[in-house]
Amino acid sequence: MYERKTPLSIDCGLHLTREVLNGKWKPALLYAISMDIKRPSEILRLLPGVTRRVLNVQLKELETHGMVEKKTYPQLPPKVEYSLTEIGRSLIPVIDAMNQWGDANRSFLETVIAQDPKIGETSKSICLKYGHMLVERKIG
Amino acid sequence: MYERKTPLSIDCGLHLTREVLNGKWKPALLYAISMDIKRPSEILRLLPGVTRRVLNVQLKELETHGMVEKKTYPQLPPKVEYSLTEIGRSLIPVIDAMNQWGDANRSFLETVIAQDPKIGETSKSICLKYGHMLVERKIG
DNA sequence: CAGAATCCACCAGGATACTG
DNA sequence: CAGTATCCTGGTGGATTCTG
Repeated sequence: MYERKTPLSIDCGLHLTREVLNGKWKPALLYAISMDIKRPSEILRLLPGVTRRVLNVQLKELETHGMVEKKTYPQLPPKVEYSLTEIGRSLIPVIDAMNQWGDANRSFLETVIAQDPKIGETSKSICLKYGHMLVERKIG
Repeated sequence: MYERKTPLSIDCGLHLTREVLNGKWKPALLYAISMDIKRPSEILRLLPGVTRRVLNVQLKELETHGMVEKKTYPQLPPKVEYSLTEIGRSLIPVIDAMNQWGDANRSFLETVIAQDPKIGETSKSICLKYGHMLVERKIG
């Protein structure tokens, strides 16, 4: 009577994805790592807003959720590198879609969200930082 | 020297999108409305987890962010209908991507998130509800 | 450079009850 | 059916400090 026997849920997936991406910096972290910005110090430089502690916490969550892998080099000074897992990599297109939508509607969104002082500063500085990185990466 | 003069930020868009989608039920709400489940009572029936108050709050935010429009019919009993705006509609593909990714990796994600008792019940009941809706909508 | 331990403030979101 | 007012708490994420 209806096309699919198991009426694939409409919302479950949404909730699961939300769960994985739940955390102020998670999408950005995944995105950064996907760009080979894989060392904590690099990430901290990239995202002026995030704290060491929060960075660790959220990376840890991404790790336990199987989105990223952590490689620790027992050196001095210590060195740590994160990389996307298979499934983590499969999330990038989604994050990319989010990013592109936000970019495409930036002016409108900035206006509309203007009242909300939350992200204003943060996101702007991040923009600059990222722009910088882009240049560096393109040139280097 | 580098391909684009204005090195389109990588993260701004992400933050803006996060801002709009920030709220436990926002993606689901947009999704529901996109499916013509537009009346508050319908939505409440659909999402067993959400409260009247929270529903109102988040719908209000979506409204002030320009994602949805609210139409009030001054009747008795009162009748209210929400609809997506142009830009709100443009967000659906993104939400759809989130949803599909979650669905595609459901078994893995459920396992991995299992420790986290947060959503367990909620998302399951939502699945059922939604499945139901699908059937109803396909048949009706 | 990486990261663990505390401490804390804030707010999102849930429960409840009441009005039109 | 829709909406509002209170109240309350759990968790997120920020600041700080200290180790290897």
